[in-house]
Amino acid sequence: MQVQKDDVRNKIIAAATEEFLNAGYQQSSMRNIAAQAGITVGNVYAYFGGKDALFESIISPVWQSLNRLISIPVDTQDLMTLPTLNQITDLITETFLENRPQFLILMNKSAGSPYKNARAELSAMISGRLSRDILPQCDPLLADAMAGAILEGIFTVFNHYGGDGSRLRTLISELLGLLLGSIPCKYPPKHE
Amino acid sequence: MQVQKDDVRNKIIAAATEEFLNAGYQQSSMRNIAAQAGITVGNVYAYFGGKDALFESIISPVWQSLNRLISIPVDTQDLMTLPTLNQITDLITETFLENRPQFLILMNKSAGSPYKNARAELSAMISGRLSRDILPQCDPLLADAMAGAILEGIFTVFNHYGGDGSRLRTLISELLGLLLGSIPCKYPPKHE
Amino acid sequence: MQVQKDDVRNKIIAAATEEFLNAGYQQSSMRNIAAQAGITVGNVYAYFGGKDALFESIISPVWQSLNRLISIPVDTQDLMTLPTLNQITDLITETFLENRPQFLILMNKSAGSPYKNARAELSAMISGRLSRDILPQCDPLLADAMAGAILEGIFTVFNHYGGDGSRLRTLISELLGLLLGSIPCKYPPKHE
Amino acid sequence: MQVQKDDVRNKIIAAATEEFLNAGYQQSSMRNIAAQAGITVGNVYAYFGGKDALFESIISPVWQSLNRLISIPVDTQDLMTLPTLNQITDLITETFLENRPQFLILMNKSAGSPYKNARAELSAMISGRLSRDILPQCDPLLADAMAGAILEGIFTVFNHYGGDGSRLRTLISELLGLLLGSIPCKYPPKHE
DNA sequence: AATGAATGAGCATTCATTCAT
DNA sequence: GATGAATGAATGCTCATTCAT
Repeated sequence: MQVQKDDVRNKIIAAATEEFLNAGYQQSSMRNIAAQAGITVGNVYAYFGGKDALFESIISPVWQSLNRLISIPVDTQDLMTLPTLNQITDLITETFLENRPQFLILMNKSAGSPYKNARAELSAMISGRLSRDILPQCDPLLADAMAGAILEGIFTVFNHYGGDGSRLRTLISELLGLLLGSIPCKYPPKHE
Repeated sequence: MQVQKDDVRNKIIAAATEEFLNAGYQQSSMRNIAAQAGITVGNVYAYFGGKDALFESIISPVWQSLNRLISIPVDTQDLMTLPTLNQITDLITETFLENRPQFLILMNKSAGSPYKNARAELSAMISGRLSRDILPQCDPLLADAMAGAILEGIFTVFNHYGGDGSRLRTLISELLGLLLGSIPCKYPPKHE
Repeated sequence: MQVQKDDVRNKIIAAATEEFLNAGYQQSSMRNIAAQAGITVGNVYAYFGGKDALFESIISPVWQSLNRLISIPVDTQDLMTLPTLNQITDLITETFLENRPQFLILMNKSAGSPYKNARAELSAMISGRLSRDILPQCDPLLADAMAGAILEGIFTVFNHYGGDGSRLRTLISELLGLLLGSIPCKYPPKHE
Repeated sequence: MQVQKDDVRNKIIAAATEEFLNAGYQQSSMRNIAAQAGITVGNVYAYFGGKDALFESIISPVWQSLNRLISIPVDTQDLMTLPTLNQITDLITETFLENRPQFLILMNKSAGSPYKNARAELSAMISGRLSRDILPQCDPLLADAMAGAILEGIFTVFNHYGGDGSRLRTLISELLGLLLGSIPCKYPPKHE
């Protein structure tokens, strides 16, 4: 019974993940998901409670991972110097590699969902780091813009990249080198 | 009569612009727009013909401006060296300054609309420029990522910036300096 | 002023006649009619009062003509023997020749209009004649069917025939010969 | 459950058949049908998918039967002499007897529907037969008119006749005798 | 646990008609 | 007399959600 239940759960999760990834949260239909999973609508509700909760079930693990990043207070006193941005993007990349579709849904297809602000929060966290450690005198708006740019760059690579992890990590690293290499001292370009 | 007609037109445009900006094209409702404009649904249709056409009325001017950029063939032979990217972002900034909400709708809220690909087209154009003039040996995916990053950075500033044009231009210029300053020779950082 | 008024009237009549003939009463739109006439919707209402009344204005003359036929009581005592059916169809043909589009509208495109029963009434009248004079012992239902058949036959010719009156009269006459030639004595086939 | 489901299906079919028969395809409203069936609009869509499909569900069986007639090529070489017209009308009568309201809807109330040309196609087929076998030298227009007349006559009987099949067959036979009895040799009047 | 029928509010759109100007 | 903006109810259709079985 338990086996069967997990089987159904997994089918729903798989179908919903595909639907959310293809159509986005708002344009996804519970009917489609149920049909794709080969079960009935009512049963999707029995398992997950609703569209929001189903989305949450899928996205929550990725969100937990990212939240560990996001929830680190930026004004902490421990020395958080330059390498951290690399660590952050590494962590993001790891999270992506572990849950590609979920990650892409969360970052690009969550409009209208309970997680609609996820990307903004991640961006805000990165912006905080930039302000504190890399661009200290910088206009906060510029830090936000840099954070958004970095994320968008990374996600563009994520979106179009289908290969394995190591090449991906190189790409992301190169990208960061390009995006941040000009910042004096603190982020020396890797390839010079 | 004419005055009143323009008044209603403007009310509809204002209401629709706000609705599109808040909710995005797909989630905007003609009923809401009509109610917000203080008129009946049928009258919105009398003025604009439909949701698509209403959206088009609002977005078309901005799109015309941007299209001039997008439609420049990237593989042209005339010398198109580095300064061009600055020119591009200047033009984008001017377009934004002339029609702020419309610009933001077109770039961030047009999912599902006839203009849904606008941002991607603009990004592709910038990516083409980068590949050709700034990052010639670069992986095309990296050029796409850089283009996306630059656009996202600029749009983030646009989104949060409420002041006048001159300060904005400075911000965008600083942003580009940060994003591209590391690229050897061709894009010397402005602030050193 | 009077001249102008008639001019407008005529334009509306012409536009409406075409619209009714093409689209039928129900599917015709006051907007289309006004646009086709080159005037405004409100003015159509000023001249004719509404869709029903406009239809009535166009159809009424034809209807008057036909009504003279229809309103002759079938149970009158004067001898109304066989030739009468020919007279009836002659009159119908004359009415058609004088007002082709109006006639076709009334007979084929008046569904949903105040004249929706016109054809049925005409048919009932012919049926009455048939019962009384041509098919006296016949089942009333059969008389109805014959009346309907005769009318449909005639209208089919009307619908597809674009030429002049004399050829049309010949066609109708031949048609009646075919349809009624078998009825003994009273309707001798013309061509034998 | 299954019983109930069929029950609802039948209620919808019954309500829709009545609505289509009374108001015609175009003027029928899904809301009316749902209300008449005692269920909600959405449920009608759940069962039948849409107005067209609902109409199709009702009309399709009758259309299949008639289509067997219509699709017989007229220019075939096998001997197709006079009795065939009788066979055709017999088949039409059988089809009507099996599905009375559906037949009447298809022939008289299908304007605007996917089956709007059904009657014209049937008429054209009969016209072809008449031209080929019964009225060989005849003006094609006259053959069309005769075909239309025959159909209209038959349908008039169908419309007003509520009794059983045998009486109906007699009526149709008599009607054809009247309509075609004059045609020399080939269609000898039955009643002489 | 599973079904899937049923709900009802929502959507974009159309159109005959009215009426202030 | 003429305008055309405005109305508002109607239409076909969708979909997240509920609930009796």
